[in-house]
Amino acid sequence: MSFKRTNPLALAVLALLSERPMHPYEMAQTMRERHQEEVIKLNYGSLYTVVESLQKHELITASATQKAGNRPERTVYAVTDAGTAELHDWLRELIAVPAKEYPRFEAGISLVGLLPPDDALAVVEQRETAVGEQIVALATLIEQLKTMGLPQLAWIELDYRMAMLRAERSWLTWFATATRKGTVGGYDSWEARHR
Amino acid sequence: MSFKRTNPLALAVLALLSERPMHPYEMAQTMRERHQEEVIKLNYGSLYTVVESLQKHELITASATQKAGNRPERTVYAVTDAGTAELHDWLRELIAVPAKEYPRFEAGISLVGLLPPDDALAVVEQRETAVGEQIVALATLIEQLKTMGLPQLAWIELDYRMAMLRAERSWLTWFATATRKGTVGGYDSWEARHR
DNA sequence: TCCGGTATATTCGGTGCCGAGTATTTGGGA
DNA sequence: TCCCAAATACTCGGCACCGAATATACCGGA
Repeated sequence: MSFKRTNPLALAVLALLSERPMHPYEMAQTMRERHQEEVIKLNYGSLYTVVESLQKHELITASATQKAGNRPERTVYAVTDAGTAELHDWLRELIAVPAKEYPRFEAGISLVGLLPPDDALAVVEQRETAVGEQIVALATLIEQLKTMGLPQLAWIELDYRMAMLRAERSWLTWFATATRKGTVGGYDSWEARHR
Repeated sequence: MSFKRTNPLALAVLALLSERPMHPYEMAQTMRERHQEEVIKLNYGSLYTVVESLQKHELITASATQKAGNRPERTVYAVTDAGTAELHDWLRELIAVPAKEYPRFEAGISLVGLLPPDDALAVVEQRETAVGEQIVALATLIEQLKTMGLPQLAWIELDYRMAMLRAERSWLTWFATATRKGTVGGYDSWEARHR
């Protein structure tokens, strides 16, 4: 069976190994240093599972088992040609084709009518605040990276996320206002249902 | 151990049962009719797992095992008081607290520098088109629901998604333009790396 | 030199999720 | 009335994912 592009952690592994050979723990370290785990979920269990799977499909190979100092043996992996091809092709697919995703918030907001309007307004305002804080934090981080001399291309995903956060906040502001004024379509029966 | 709010499908089950008792298969049907599966991932295996889990935590109860006609026995469930409380509380949490999520596109775009600029531009343009089509499709659906007399509150999640899609398209347009012109920060070394 | 906290590196059992598979019933066309 | 496709209703084995637990090595202070 051919390799399944499920866990993006596998993509990160391929990308890291295309720089230089590494052992799994080092991959994790590197991902942490570069704030990559902000974008791609990392945890040890999955990391080792994913590495084994990549190896089985010959996208990476165990290039050596070092034993530096008296440390426990560790397996160093390197990317194969097939692995590089897979990396590029997967990357193209991820960017070109919007994936069907299920953001938790959509699930929540779709059922907001089940809450009394007062409660709904309160929680939407809470989210508005929280998203505002995320925007500030992200702006700070970007400023910091910029100061460190990193080019925009190195934090392009943060730029994208910023755009999305701003859009979400605008929408929340609109919805909160419409709820407060009672101008959201269907408000009357909503309000009536909850007395 | 207390109930874990992992699978939003459990939320949908609680919401459906708060209308009237149902058996699992009927829940699935209803979700389909209402386009709820657009927002909450539905599949049979998970549905039955989730129902069993809700029952174990006494958030729903098997209220009857009908045997209408000669159909196979089916178990009808009803929500308990604890279940209603859980529904409302979970809902409040989902809306108020932004969840940490990992959109596939962020993973992809964060590594876009690994592709040659030409390829990158091509795939970004492909996505731009695809997102544009999603926007048109969604606008059509909304118009249709509006014509059917459904109030805005009944399709509020589509309104939200529309805002997000538009924001994404704007960002893609900006990035494509900046790449074409070579004005994205770090373009020169990007271009140089790939010759 | 002894002790303990931190860093290194991986394993492993449990769990939730998935979707293809099974079994029965209904409806409708020939 | 016979047959088959579609609808109804649920089951089950497999597998990816998770994160806590394990085991060893290093380093600094008392």
